[in-house]
Amino acid sequence: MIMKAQYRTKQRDEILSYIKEVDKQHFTAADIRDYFSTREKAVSTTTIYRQLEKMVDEGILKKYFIEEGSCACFEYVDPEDHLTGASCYHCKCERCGMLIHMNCEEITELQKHLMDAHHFQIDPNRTVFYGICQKCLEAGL
Amino acid sequence: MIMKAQYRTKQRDEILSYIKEVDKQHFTAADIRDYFSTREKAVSTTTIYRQLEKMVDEGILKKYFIEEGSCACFEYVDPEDHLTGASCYHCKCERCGMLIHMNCEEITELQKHLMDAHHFQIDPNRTVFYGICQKCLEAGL
DNA sequence: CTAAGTGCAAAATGTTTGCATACTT
DNA sequence: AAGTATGCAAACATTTTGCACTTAG
Repeated sequence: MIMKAQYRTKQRDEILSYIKEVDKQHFTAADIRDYFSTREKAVSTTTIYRQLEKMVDEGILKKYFIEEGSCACFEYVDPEDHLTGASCYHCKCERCGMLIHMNCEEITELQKHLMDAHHFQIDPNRTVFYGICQKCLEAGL
Repeated sequence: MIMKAQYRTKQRDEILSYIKEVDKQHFTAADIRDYFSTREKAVSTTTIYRQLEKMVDEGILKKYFIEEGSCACFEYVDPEDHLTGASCYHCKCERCGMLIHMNCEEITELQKHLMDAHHFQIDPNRTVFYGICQKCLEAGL
C-alpha cells in the first residue's frame, strides 16, 4: 500500500520544509498555499494537493477532516510510530488541538466488542476521538 | 437554541415525508434532490438545504461529517433520544464506505472512562470509528 | 397584509483534472 | 530518453446568497 516518492523536486522539498518548520499539529492545503504566497515561493495549489495526497499514500501524513465546511486536515506521522506499528489511539481536542495518547484496557475492550458484536475491525491508526480536553473544559471554552 | 418551524409548506412536508418514508439511517442533501428528481416533485436544491438547516436547528435532524465526499450527512433524531440526550456513534468502513450505527452500552462506558480517567469529553457527532466491516473482512479486501 | 419560504441563477469554497511544458533520474 | 512532476485554466461538487416572487398565517 505504501509507496515511495519517485522524484525529489524543489516543490516537494518546500512543502516538506513547511511541514517541519511550521510546527503545527495539523494544517490544511490552504495553510500551505497561504504560507507560500507570503514569501513568493512558487508552489501552485495543484501541486500542493498532489503532493499532500502522495505523502498520505507514502504514510508521511495522515489526512482527516475536522471543521465543518469541508477542508481536509493533514497531520505529520512520526516515522517511529510507523516502524513500531504503534497503534495507540488518539483523543484530539476540538478547541486547542491537543492530542492525548491512549493505550488502555478500556479501548481494547471496545475494540473487542466492536469485533464480536458489530463485526467491525477498528483501525487504530485512522480512528481519532474528537472532543474537549480538560483544560478547555475548565476554561469553559 | 431549538426553534420551531414557522410555516408549514408543501416543500417542507415533502422533505419530511422523504425522511420518514425512505427509512435510511442517514442521508444527504443530494439523496433528497435525487429522490425528488425521479418523481417530478418540485423541491429546489436551495430549499432542501434551507429546510435541512432549519430542521437541524429545530433538533429534528443531526448533521455530521464523514470523511471523503465532503458532503454533510443528516440523520433523523428520535424525539425520545432527544429527551434522553442519547447520541449514536458511527463506524465507517474504509473499504466500502458503509456506515454502521452504534448505540450500545460499551461505547457509553468508554465515554465515561475517557471522562473519568483521561478527562476528555468525547464528541459523538464528530467521532467516527474507522475500520473494516464484516462484508469486506469476509471478502478479504 | 406581512412575515416567511421558494426558486433561479450566480457566487463562494475546496478539490480535481486535462494538457502542454519542465524537471529528475 | 523515459517517466514523473508542475502549473495553468477549466471542470467539479457541495453549499450559500441575492433578489424577485409566492404562499401561509
